[in-house]
Amino acid sequence: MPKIVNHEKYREEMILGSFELFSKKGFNNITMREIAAELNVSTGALYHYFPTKQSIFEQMMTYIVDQDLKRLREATDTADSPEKRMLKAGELIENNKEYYQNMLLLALDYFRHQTELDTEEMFNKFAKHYIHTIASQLDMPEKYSAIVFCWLIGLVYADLLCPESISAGDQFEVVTNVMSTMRERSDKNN
Amino acid sequence: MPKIVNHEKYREEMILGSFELFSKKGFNNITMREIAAELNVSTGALYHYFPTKQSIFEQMMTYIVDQDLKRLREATDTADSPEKRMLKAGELIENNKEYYQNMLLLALDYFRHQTELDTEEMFNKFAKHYIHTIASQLDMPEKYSAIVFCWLIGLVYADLLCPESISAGDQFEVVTNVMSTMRERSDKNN
Amino acid sequence: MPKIVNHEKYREEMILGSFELFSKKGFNNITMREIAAELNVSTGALYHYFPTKQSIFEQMMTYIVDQDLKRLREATDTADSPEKRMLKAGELIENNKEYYQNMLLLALDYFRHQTELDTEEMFNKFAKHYIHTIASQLDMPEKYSAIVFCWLIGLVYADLLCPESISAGDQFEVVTNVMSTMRERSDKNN
Amino acid sequence: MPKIVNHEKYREEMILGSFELFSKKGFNNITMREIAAELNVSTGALYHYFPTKQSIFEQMMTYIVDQDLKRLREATDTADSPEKRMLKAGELIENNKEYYQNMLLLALDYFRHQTELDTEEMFNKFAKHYIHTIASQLDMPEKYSAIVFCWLIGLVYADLLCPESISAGDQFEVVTNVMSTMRERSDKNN
DNA sequence: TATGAATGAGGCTTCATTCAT
DNA sequence: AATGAATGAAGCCTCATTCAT
Repeated sequence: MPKIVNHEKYREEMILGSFELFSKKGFNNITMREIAAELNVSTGALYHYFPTKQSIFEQMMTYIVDQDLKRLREATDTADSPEKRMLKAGELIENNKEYYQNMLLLALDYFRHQTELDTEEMFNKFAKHYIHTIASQLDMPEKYSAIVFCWLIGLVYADLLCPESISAGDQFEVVTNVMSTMRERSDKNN
Repeated sequence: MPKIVNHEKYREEMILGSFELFSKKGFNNITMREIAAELNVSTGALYHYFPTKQSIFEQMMTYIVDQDLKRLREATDTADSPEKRMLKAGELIENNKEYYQNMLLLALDYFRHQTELDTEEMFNKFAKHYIHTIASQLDMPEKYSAIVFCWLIGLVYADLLCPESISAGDQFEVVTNVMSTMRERSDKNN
Repeated sequence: MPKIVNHEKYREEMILGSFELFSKKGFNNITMREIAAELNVSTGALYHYFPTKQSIFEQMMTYIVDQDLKRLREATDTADSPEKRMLKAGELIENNKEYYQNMLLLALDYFRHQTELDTEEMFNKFAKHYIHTIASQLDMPEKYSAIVFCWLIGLVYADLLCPESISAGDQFEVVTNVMSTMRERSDKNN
Repeated sequence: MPKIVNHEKYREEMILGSFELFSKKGFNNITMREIAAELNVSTGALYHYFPTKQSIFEQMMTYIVDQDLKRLREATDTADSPEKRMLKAGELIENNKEYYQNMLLLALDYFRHQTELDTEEMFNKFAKHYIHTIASQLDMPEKYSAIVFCWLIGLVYADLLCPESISAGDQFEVVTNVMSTMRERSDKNN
């Protein structure tokens, strides 16, 4: 019998391990030797599990997106008032700031390296799910939640590049207030 | 020193010419030969004007940011009601969508390649100027304009990766409405 | 020692199985994994039977040459007139054309990979046996059969690289005629 | 102005220099680094002149074959009696033995690496030219000269692998005799 | 100044071989 | 005996940079 290994599990571990590497340095700035070293395997072993560098990248992207959608779905189940949920979301993003920044970086890398046409499909699926979840969680039409979605992306982006100029806490507070105001007004009109 | 002028002008042209190249393909996916070819010079000539690839990239970034801030300042001078200005801004972004997407891509590349510490300073300066301009143009406190700034970034980002899921026009309309509502409410309270 | 028999037989089967692989692709163009796959064993098993790739190759060569000499010896026993035998030989080569072409290719590979000095000895032994057999079969001095030997090699070689330019059938016919002529003349002189 | 180089001439020199390397070791047994070292250039320079290893190989093949056909054509012009020409040819092959052995080795390499379909065409063209030249030089029908062609190939081949068993001189003598005999007989019959 | 030929470290990948099971 | 996961040197090729002209 061969050296006993849980092939699938090992692959997942490698994928996870490569996430930070890819996002921090970018697809082209990291070498297979570096990845292998970081994962404590030989380059040969890496190629035993993944046919190409591109393949590691793609599998990692798919895995990460899947995982994030799952997590989002779970967070959806906790009930509360929309305003509190919004602040909760703020906490979540704040606590996982680095993770979301990495995703942002990765997404652009992925975008630049796309060869197959279904890349856009993946991003769209992801975006729609997010927009939909925000809408239901914050009890607003998707027309509004799409704006929230974009704002969150921009927030994460700006917090990465120019954190000094941006106060995520302030922004969450203000947005929550605006939300309340809009809702009041909407109630009054009906 | 008549030559200097030409020299400087030549350098500017080269910097401009490299903008699209860098943003479209990314720092590491473009070669000096490609840049030289695009600019119709030899690699040797390129190295005559810029000591390294990194240097072209940095000078180009500085130049582009400076230029964009200048343009923004000019646009500032046209007066109108805040709501109309907001819609105007929407048009401007829509018309220069590709340009802003390129800037987004470049900014991340720049972020990843930063070696010197004043990179963040540059981004901060840029962000603050933007936030300030938006505030005065749309007649709102910077606490609010920072949110608008982030939203715009996210909008450009999302429009790049998943345009199907995002309608910039819709979002501008809704945001303008929210702005009006908030302003009305604010006026009533005072 | 019953196991030994199976072990040996297994090794022979492997050697046989690797013959086509090596000749068709060449020593360096085939991988141990390919060989293992073709033989339906694991690479580990392959290394259980042969210490190195080179070793498989060498053992295979020896085996194939031995086998061919044996076959030649058997063909020797069927008696006839020299001319008929010559035409018979032609048929034999024609029917096993691919086999002989493979041998040709292998021989060159072997030649290029020789590290030990007895390689030449093997080829010489083989050549001498061939020349001797042809001489006795075709009833001619070895001075002549050596020429026939070379011609046959060249024929197989040319038929591999430029079959369009070569008609093996024609050549056998002509050579047979020449043989007859020479024999007649020789008889007359004696 | 760039470093002044006669690009074409340099390329030819490199091609010539790679001839022995390729034939002696075989396409797959030689590395780009080895070739570069042998030619006293860097690997980068090699790639400045040839896009791939395969390309060096192919260009070299074409060049060598062209050159050899040219040389053959020139040798054609020296007149003599057929028998003397045959012996002369023997000398020529003997004097360039290594060269012809290299060609033989290369041809097989080329054959195994062929990807495009016109490889066979090249070999056929080469073979036909050879057969035709031999026919006219030795004053015999091509039916016969094809045999001589094959014999010469086999002779070079055998002289490479098992020189001890082969005496090229003897063979040339015998073949010349056979030729005379056949010619006499043919004259008598007419 | 300007050209582009030359350099060589380093990138991705392959594969003979070893080794834990 | 057998398996196939793991190793890592080495292969082909790229490209930022240097340098002769």
